[in-house]
Amino acid sequence: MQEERRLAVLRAIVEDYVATHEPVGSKALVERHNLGVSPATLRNDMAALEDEGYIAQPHTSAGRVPTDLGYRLFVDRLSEVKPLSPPERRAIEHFLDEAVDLDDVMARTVRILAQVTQQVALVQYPSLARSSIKHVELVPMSSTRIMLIVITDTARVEQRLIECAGPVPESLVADLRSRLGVALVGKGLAEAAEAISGLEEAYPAEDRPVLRAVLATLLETLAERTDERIVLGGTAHLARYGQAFPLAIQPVLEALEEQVVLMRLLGEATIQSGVTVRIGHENPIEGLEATSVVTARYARGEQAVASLGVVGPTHMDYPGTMAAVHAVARYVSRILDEQ
Amino acid sequence: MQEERRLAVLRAIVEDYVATHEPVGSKALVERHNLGVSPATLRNDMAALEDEGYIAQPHTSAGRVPTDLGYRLFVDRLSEVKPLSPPERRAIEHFLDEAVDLDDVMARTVRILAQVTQQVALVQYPSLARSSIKHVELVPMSSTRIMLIVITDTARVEQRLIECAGPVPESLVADLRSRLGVALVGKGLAEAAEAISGLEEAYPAEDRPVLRAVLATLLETLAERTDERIVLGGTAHLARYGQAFPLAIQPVLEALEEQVVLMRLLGEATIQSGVTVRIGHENPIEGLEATSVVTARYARGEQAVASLGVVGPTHMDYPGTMAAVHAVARYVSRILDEQ
DNA sequence: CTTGGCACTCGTCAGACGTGAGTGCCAAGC
DNA sequence: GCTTGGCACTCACGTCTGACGAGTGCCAAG
Repeated sequence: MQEERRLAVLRAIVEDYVATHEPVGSKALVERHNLGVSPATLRNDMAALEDEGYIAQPHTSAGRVPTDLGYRLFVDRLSEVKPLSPPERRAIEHFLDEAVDLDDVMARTVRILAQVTQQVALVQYPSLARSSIKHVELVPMSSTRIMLIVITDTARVEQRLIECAGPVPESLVADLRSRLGVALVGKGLAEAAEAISGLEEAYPAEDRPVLRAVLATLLETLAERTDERIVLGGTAHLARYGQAFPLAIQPVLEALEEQVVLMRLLGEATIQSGVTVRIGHENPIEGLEATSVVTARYARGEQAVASLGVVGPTHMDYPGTMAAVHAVARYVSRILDEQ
Repeated sequence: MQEERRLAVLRAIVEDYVATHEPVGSKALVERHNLGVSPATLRNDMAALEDEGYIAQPHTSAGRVPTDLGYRLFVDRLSEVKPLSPPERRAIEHFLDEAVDLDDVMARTVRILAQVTQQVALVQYPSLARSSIKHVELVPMSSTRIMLIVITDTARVEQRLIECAGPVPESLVADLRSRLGVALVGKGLAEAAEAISGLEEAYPAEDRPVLRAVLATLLETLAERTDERIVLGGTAHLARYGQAFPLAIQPVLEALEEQVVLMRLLGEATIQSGVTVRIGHENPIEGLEATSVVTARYARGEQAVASLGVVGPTHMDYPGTMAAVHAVARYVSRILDEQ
């Protein structure tokens, strides 16, 4: 009975704080929500919630503010799904439908996600790991340089410049191109290493160095650079909080410039299904203690491909943000499926 | 005589203000620089400089602050070239030398530029306009989709997905690929339009729609998307000024997210040689009234290729920044020349 | 043209003070 | 046993004050 009301109180506190960004007191609470009890009763409940660690007061004689733990409980048990408004849905759908290629899909996704959530948006390029090879191309750039291009069925193009010790005859490049095509096209990226393992024997000893350089670069491209690229947008939204809040934006901007950090932020979501929320200190990354990260993976068909999400202050509108991230992930999946 | 000293005073004011970020008064000025005159004399000079519009006071009884006009005079006539320190040169050189491909060169350039100048750095991808076509590739992705890939001698790869109304026979794609190769390889981008103009007649009427779609996309790729891509880094440096200065960072961050704005920022530099500086309101872009932009073009051989630069507060260290931008532009040119 | 002197302006800082929001605790009531 | 009104207490915040000092402009003398 009281337990139930306490949770209602926590929910009310989170909602009010997210709306006003000011510590919320017992009186304001009873005015804005009809909880059917007096401020004094709420004070008892709030004292209990504070003991349990769900809320805190910035200083004596101030209202309460949710803690990370409070937000966690709110997200897990108290928040209702807040569906996007039809205009929002339409805007997303329409905007993404106009994309002309993969780069454009990514750019538009990050843009619409930042705009709808009013926060910093991250979108990871589709992972190469599960996709298969559509085409392999070798182009001589100069006598000692060859460009390697790999195209996957996710419409992704990987390029790499190969430096050879000595001049490479045009005929060798042509031969290698056709052999690689036969060996690799249609294969999944994981199978690629196996597929080209026997290739070396087919060539005379003098061609081996070139061959090795090409094959090494190819494997590197497929393995190491897998889903390395992430696009970022909406950083200007960070400045809105700026001075008003303990959210120092410099460390956040710094962290967001590190590719490695972005990978870690989006990495976990690729494993779990549904929308993932990491709140404040739950996030192990330095500089992001005062931010929450909401992510979801997007898929092409049945396979997990990559993830996208937003970064914002812990006092964000979780239901709305989660709905937006979820919706955008779904639309992107659909767009990719069509291709 | 006095004219000369007045300029020295302006130079001293700019230097002090850049160093301390505080309005500088006559007394402090006479202490930090040995100008050989008394504060009273300086006051007269400062009054004159203020009349001419080079300096201003934020309020009565405060020191003077340089105006945009003052910075302009400083940059044009008063600043001496401040060479980079040898360690800095080495750091730049070494960092750029390790780049493995064009993407990596761009990423490393923006990073080192931001680090050396401690400001926001912009780097434009090499322009396609003056480069020539190395290879054209068509790859069928599905029965109605074809991927078009253009590779230039600047090691740049452009990709585009083409949507066709109906199924496209594999043989048509192969035929078109070889014809395009013959027509385009070795041509400059400007000549490309001409080179493919007669191609349509070679095909029967039923293939015309596909042909038109491919050619239209090709021309679009070569023309419209020319040097569209710009990489950005070091935005975290903006936050350092943050609350301390009238430089509101939100409009700046917003402006920097607009591709169009970035193009305009870097555009002019591609025309002029040497280092270009635009100060405060000289910059016509909304939101950047309190920032200065220092740019330089980098080249591949004799041709202008693209430009790079930094964006920072008007009270930046101009000599140092200009030296850094100049040096980085030169090293990038050298790296591209080697390829 | 330079310089010292002098009166004046005005932003900044520190301290005092009232105000009000909000709390915790307690005793009475349902 | 939970709820409620009352009450004393705390403490951040805004306002006001006055002292301080940096910096200026002007003027008359060198």
